[in-house]
Amino acid sequence: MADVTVSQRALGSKDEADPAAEQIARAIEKDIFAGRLKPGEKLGEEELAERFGASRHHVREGLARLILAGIIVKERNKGASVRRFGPDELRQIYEIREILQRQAALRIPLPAEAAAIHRLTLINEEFEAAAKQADFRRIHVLNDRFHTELFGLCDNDLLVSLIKTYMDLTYAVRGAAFANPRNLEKSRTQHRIMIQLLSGSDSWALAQICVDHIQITKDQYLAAIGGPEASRARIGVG
Amino acid sequence: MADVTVSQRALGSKDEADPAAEQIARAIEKDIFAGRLKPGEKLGEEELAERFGASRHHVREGLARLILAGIIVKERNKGASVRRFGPDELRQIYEIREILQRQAALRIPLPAEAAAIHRLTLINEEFEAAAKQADFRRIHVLNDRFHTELFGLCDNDLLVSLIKTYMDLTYAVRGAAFANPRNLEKSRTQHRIMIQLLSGSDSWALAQICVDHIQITKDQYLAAIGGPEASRARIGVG
DNA sequence: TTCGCGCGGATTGTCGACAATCTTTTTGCA
DNA sequence: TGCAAAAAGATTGTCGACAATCCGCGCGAA
Repeated sequence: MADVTVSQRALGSKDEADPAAEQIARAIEKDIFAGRLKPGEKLGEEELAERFGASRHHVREGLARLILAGIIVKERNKGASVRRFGPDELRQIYEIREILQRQAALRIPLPAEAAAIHRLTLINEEFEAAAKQADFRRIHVLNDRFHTELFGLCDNDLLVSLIKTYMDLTYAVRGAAFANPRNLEKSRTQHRIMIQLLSGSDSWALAQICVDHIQITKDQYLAAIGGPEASRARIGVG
Repeated sequence: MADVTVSQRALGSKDEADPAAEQIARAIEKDIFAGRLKPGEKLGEEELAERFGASRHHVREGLARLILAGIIVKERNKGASVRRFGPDELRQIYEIREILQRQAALRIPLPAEAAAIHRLTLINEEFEAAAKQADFRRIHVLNDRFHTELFGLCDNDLLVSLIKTYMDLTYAVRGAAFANPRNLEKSRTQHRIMIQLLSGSDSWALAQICVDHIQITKDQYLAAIGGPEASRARIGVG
């Protein structure tokens, strides 16, 4: 309808301009999400250029995107490194995630149509299968797809993109969370409840569980790095 | 407290890396916000390089940031141009602004401390002075500062940055809105009410007026480009 | 006259090399 | 032996030139 497709990534409509840089950016993203690159780790330009068989120019371009996305940081003349989150930064990020996910959930028309529920059911079954096999790569992908599909039911693509951006920001964190079988089980259960709620008409319940859902990884990370703050993590607007 | 300063611009911590590119980006931003560059207008690289006395390389870098910020768009081999918003895109952007501003307002501790209220009062007085003189440049700057200061009272810098990012996205729109004296008067009045509410303890009223506040420019723009949709613009989560 | 084709100018994308800056090692002096 | 300063090495930042692509103009044929 509009003269330009709306919001491919967060808000920057990058289309598929500079595919090389985009490809490199995605690859680095993957490495970070998979835990192969840990927070604080250095990212040398030439090293990456060699690894991807691309010129340093494209590597720089790719890094620039990840910097703007907030996934990595760069100091002048000192190179790029995977971003390391402090407790306060993480608190802020999760607060934003809570806001966005709650509001997006509230905007999903209930009951949702059967086709959508079916799609989510299939994704979640795959998710559970991946969980059984402890296939962390697929777990991430499917978890991501589940939430994208779920929030995609609200009629605001830009909002969905924004949610995804902030989900990506915390992917490095979530790697550790999914390694814990108890958390994985909890995620699974909550996904199933979400699907059930889509058949009903209680938007508030759906919104609440979407918020509760991210507490798992939040508490996990705060406990890991912050220590005592984890118990103080009950803020929420109520 | 944290090991890295949090959230300078949206979420990308660009620090002051590459000052030339940043300067160029800001200058172009200004031109767009001031209405000197209209939506859809082409931005030639060499032309900009000459105007800023910089190399084309830095111009490209600056443009890249504005693209990621969503203010301009670029098609491969066809150059950059000021982003033109369709009715649906704008609806989505404003919905996000409503969400963010409402939630930020709800998180401002009330009553606010006297010093903060004093600062806002001063800014608004300047704003009103600029409005009297029809100094659109200062009107924009002061309106921006007012809202940054206001939302800055919630303890989530990242959220404030995010709000600012989406405010910037609609600056081109708002130029037209502020040209209308009636709208300007309405803005002024609402600012004063916001300041009053900061002394009280009714967070909901504050949140509501922060949402109402942006309806002015939203309706204006929709009426200008969309036509009949303007009346349908009453959504809100209720 | 009008439509299609091809050429030329202009603009953007890509690359390699050089300059600036930081880090590490080594060397010299106390 | 320990510390400081300087040089060597490595890494990032910047630039100019060349290649690829697109847009508009002119030419020719139906």
